Amino acid sequence: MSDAVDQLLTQWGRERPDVDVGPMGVIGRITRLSRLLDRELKEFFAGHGLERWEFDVLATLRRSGPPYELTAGALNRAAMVTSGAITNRIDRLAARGLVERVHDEEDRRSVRVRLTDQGRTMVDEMVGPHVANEARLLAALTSEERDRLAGLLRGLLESLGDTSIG
Amino acid sequence: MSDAVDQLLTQWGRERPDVDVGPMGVIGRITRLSRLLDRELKEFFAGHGLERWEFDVLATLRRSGPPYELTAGALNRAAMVTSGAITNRIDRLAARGLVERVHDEEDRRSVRVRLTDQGRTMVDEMVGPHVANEARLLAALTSEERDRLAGLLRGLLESLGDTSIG
DNA sequence: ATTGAGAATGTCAACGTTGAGATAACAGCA
DNA sequence: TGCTGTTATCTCAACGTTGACATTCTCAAT
Repeated sequence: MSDAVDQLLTQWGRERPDVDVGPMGVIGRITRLSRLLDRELKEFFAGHGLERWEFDVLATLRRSGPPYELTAGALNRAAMVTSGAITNRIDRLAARGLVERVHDEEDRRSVRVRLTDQGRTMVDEMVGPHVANEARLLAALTSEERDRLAGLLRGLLESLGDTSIG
Repeated sequence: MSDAVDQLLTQWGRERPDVDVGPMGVIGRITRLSRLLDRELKEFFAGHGLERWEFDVLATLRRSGPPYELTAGALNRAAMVTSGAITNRIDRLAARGLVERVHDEEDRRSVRVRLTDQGRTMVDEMVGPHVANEARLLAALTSEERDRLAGLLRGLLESLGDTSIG
């Protein structure tokens, strides 16, 4: 069997046999998988009246544990987006009543973002179905393969410095 | 050692021990890697006066072989973007003189996009440095690990139906 | 106390993509 | 020939992110 990236590698092998395009076999696949999975997750969340970024922010707060609060900075590091994007996201989640901004009295530059009861309920109801959906997307792998894949990806992330979610 | 996703899994394990969040160990890492690699590639191409999408389109045409022509539809399937995005990209590449639109006389709905000599020169000069840069990003993996990783990712892509670059 | 470097968040214009729709052309069939 | 469904591309308004900048604040050194 072969996938779209195999075809790409074959084409390069024919056109530029002088270049070792092996690295594309990994990076090209990560790029394509990311796009495919984005679509799948987007569709899944849309079916539940949520955007993927909404779930991501709520989930980041939820898994941080009580009191379900993080600074805006911690949220944009976790989501790997810029501060402008996080300001926008918090605005909209707050408008939906899923989070609220809390002034930090210790450091008045900081804004803490806190999950509301409604936000917590929503994420707690969604996390199970969400991972079930992710499991469906990975169903082609045995559990051993899944672990090996996770391990290899971890090595790569570590080497690129992705060692903290902030 | 642990990466950002390990921390995420640990947090979920503490907060929601009833949910098996294992699938996040794969999908979360693919998502994060994709973002990190995007940044790296963007920076690399910017250093050479190119956008990543510019290289992607030129490379897709180049590796298809003589006469270095593809339809607009084939290009948007390869790039996994919508037709509006491809129209925009072709416009800008044509304005830079790197590609040209050719009317297809067989099927007058179709537009073929052809690499100009200038476009071909540019991609031929860049492909070597580009894969060298990708190899640098993967340097943490042995060549055996890289092959195993590529194989696992291929299995996943196939299962999701990514079997043709159009 | 003051200064200056650096950090945390918010603002906003520019930019590119999406997604729905318009247009034109092809293909099969009655 | 005319109909119908489908395909290929382009158009364009809406949307969200980026990235540079502004603002406010902290902290350490003097």
